[in-house]
Amino acid sequence: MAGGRMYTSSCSGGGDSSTLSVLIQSQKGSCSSQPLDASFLSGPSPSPSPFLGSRSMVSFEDIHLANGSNRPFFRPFDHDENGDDDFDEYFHQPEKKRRLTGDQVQFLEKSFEVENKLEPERKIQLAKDLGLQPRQVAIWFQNRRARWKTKQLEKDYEILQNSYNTLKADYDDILKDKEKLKAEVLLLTDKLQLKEKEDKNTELCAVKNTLSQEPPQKPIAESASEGEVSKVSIVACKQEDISSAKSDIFDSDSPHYTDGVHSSLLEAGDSSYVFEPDQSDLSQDEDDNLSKNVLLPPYIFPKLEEADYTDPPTSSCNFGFPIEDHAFWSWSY
DNA sequence: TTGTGTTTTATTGCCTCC
DNA sequence: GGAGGCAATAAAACACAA
Repeated sequence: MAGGRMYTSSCSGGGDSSTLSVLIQSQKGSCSSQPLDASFLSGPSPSPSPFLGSRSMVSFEDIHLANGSNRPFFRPFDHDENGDDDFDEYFHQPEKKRRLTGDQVQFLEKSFEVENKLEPERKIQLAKDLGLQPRQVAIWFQNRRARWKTKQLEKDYEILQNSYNTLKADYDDILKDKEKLKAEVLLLTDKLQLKEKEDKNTELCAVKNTLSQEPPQKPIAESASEGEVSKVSIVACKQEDISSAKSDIFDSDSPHYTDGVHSSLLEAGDSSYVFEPDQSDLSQDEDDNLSKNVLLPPYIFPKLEEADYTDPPTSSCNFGFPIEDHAFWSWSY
């Protein structure tokens, strides 16, 4: 026996002298261990012969008090019709597990609700009240606690699952919102980009018209030939475009535009600005629009040559968000 | 009636506490 | 070292469909 534990389930002895306990099994039972519970050892046993534990002691007084019936605590008798024959046969059987009656279980359940742990005094009292062995009461509480724990785990699991489902739904909603907002920002970015290009074109045309009406006061490059002047103008326009586009790239931080400008630069044969190639989902239409806007006619623009292309990106295309808000693009759970 | 799955009662071994 | 709790498990009792 582990830990020096002594089990009382198969045999018990003695009786509660305060009641008219009848030691039924003492008449014919046999057992292999000694009675152990002190409360049941206190009284002199009416018979030296041992008896079966689980059905060893039945207080008929208790039974009568509880139900007014002869054998209310023994389920096998609940649906017996043969009376004494079965009763006799029942106690002639080799030891079998027997379920507690409904009344006993109900009593124990009520007791369990009050307190799910069992102090020795309470155990003995319950055993007396129910006509059971204290050990049986202890086992019942033990098993009841195990069942309660299992149920509790199931409840906790259910609560956790509901919580998870709620969170998942929220997450999905937020993800949808995020995608929606992202698409909206891209759309607005496109519009803003187009508007800026259009404005720039208008401005350039106006300046060109002004210049073409006035006689050239000074050549752009005094030593430059006509072909060189043309070349310089191309570079000027290109650089202006690059500057503008570059600014847009930094401002929007969008792969969309990075790709568009990059391809434009490559078309222009200018490799001075090398941007990381990106996987853009830019549509063909958008790409065309961008190309049209970026590739401007080679107007001569002396002032544009002086432009500082290393300027940090302007914040003109931040869409009202601070720069750090661009973390939006990489925002995720 | 029987096979099968579930529930209940009881045992065993291990662990902690006093 | 004994008492008692717990997890794992055995086994009887029970429920129920085929």
